[in-house]
Amino acid sequence: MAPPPPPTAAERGHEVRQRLLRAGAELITERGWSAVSTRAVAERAEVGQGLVHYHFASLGALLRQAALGAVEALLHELTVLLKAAATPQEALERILSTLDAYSGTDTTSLLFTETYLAATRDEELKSGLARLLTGAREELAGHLRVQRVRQPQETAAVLMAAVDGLMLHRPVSPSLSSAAVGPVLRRLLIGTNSGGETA
Amino acid sequence: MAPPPPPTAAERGHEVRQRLLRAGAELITERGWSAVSTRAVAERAEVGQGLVHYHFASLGALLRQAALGAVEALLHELTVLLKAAATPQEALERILSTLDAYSGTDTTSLLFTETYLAATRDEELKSGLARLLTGAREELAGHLRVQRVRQPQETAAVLMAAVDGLMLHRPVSPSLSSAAVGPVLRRLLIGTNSGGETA
DNA sequence: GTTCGCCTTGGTCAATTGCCCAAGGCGAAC
DNA sequence: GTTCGCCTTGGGCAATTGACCAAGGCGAAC
Repeated sequence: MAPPPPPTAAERGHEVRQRLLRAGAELITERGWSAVSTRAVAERAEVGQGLVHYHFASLGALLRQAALGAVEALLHELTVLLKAAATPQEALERILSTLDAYSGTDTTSLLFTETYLAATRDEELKSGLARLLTGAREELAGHLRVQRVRQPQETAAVLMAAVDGLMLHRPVSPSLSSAAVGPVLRRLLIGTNSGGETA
Repeated sequence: MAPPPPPTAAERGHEVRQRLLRAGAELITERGWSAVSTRAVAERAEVGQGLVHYHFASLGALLRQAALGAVEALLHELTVLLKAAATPQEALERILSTLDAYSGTDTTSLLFTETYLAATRDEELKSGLARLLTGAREELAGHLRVQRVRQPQETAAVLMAAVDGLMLHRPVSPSLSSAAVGPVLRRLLIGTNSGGETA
């Protein structure tokens, strides 16, 4: 086999930027948004602390980009999962299974909440997050609409909020397994247009 | 009228402690849990900075007590509101009206989320929060059970998580008014034991 | 008036913070 | 070999941090 060509300086730089973003996302969930320091990010990424401000305008810019990137990746993953579902019940099953996977102490579930809170105090972050969430919500709403769930827009919004809320409550209330809350959440999807109720 | 007696030193101390706690709760929502400093709390409470560590063992202890106190007060307020409701629908109406009142930029709604996140990293805070929430959830579940809602425990948990999630999403998605999500949330309460569905 | 207990102040310390910068490394182009 | 561009390092700075402390205020008890 031919040995891989040595990476150029620009390629190495790009790789370091990715490491910094990943380290930033990890530390946001571990310590909380406002407790992440430049030196901690650099150490986690195993680079000198000066690199943070070489690759990013500020620590805030790094955290913004790290958080939005992680949120976008997870939303994309969920959307793909959703597209393969035939019924709204099956879609819910898939969403709930991810709820079990993210136990509340993992890397990604707390990141959502941290990003929501940080968006309250950062206009740029708020608009970026709103863009991502609107896209995901419309994707989910379209899915629900095709399957004749009533008020698809509002149902999608409530469903996403409920899942986020459950993720938030889980570490404090470990009884919130998908098996426990699944039957209740399923009520959100009953009463389709093809069903009995018309009001 | 008799002039009020001058407060004793102990009474003044107690009043200062209350001011510090209120300042701490305010600053948690404004800046985020880990961005609250002793000097900021002291300045907001209009006392010298040394008083913080005179009245509290540490800044963390102050924030814990401030957050748990605020959460307890709000949960108590909601519980009282709930007791006056005759039907689960009316109870939901009352909960939703509080959702409109707390717009997401107010003092108390973000405090819940901040406390949840901080509890992830503070065992003492977690157990205190779990105690308060279990009490409130059982209160709500009992209310739902009397009114023949199925799976009252799980429904109460999902309802509380959904409300918290909606509060969290609201600043980013201003369309989440109670009028928009109310009809959807109401589905969580349909299908009582006295209703038609039996499965 | 003196003593006592509690509260209150502002100064101080070591540690940490975000950000900046001079200096150097290193492969590519020529 | 030299130059160039990009990446990388570690030190340094001013500001802020949590915590501690000596000193003083002040009403109550005696």
